[in-house]
Amino acid sequence: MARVQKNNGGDRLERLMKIEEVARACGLTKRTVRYYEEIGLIPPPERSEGGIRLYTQAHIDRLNKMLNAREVLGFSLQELQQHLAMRDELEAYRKSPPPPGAEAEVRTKLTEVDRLIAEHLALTERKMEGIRELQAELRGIRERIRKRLVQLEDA
Amino acid sequence: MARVQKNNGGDRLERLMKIEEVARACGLTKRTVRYYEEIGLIPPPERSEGGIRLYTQAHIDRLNKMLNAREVLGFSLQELQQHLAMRDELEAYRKSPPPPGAEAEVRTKLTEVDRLIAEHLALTERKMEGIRELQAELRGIRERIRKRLVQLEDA
DNA sequence: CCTAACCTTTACGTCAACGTTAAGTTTAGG
DNA sequence: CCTAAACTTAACGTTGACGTAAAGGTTAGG
Repeated sequence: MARVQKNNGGDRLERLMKIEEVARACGLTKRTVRYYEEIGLIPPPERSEGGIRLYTQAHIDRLNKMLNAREVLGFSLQELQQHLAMRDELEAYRKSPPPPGAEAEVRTKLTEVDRLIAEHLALTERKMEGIRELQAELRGIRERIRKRLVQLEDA
Repeated sequence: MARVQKNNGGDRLERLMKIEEVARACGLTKRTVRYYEEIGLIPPPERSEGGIRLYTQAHIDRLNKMLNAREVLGFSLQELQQHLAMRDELEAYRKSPPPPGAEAEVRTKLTEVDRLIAEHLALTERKMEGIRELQAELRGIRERIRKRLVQLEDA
């Protein structure tokens, strides 16, 4: 009873993976991957007839991008959700033709998203600055240590 | 009964601040500042005779540096504690003369700390890389939005 | 067809990092 | 001296982000 489209020669090489592989590829646990789906952070993937989650490489790529954004910006999963929702809505605009008549609305939306992007970019700049500060301090400490080591060596 | 050294002309301008001012200066709540002390993240400050915490600017500076390191490296408070303990132990070596005879031990310690610093620096580099990736993606999205806006403008 | 290895849902558990009363003490200003 | 505003400790509550265990279904290989 399980004729998952294991390899329908038509579709391009769309390898289907079960959850464990995805988890490994993203450095997460299976529980965490399911949890992310549960809270709507990632879209529910296809299922086998038996109900087993089947992912593609696209899912992995997306997840990894998310995780990077999360780590970099220090976003909570909720904030990340916002970020993604926005990104997806945008993608939707690209796919489906903008319903004629609602152009003004679309423009408003786009402008709004543009502002958000700018905000996030600003955030990355601040992060950069923070990193540089920390680096400066770390290098300072390292210098002092090295001097100290040399002193010990001489004595 | 409260003659805190409110302003003993001898000490240089060591303004003493109560917890609220510190909290504001660091963007924390009073509870959080006490909590950080509770878990040993910051050293217990002086107290007034009535038991009120009295901080100096040095406390604020230290706290802010910590918070930056935390944000940048994504450290937990525990990890941050390690980082600080190390930094302080190092400072102690600078103050007190190295007990003669224990030079080998000191050298080992210094080398170890040096390695840790290098590790942290490496971490900052990876963070930088992550940020650049995210920036690239954000800029990509922005570009697409702008093109889209221009299209709408033309129509 | 069998079975071990993997998958599923459900639900309770946990841990860090604080938030939030509560009940009492100190302190600065009038 | 008195009082409101800010401080104190103590203790329980909350939230996010999963961990873990139970009980059972699916799947691939022999």
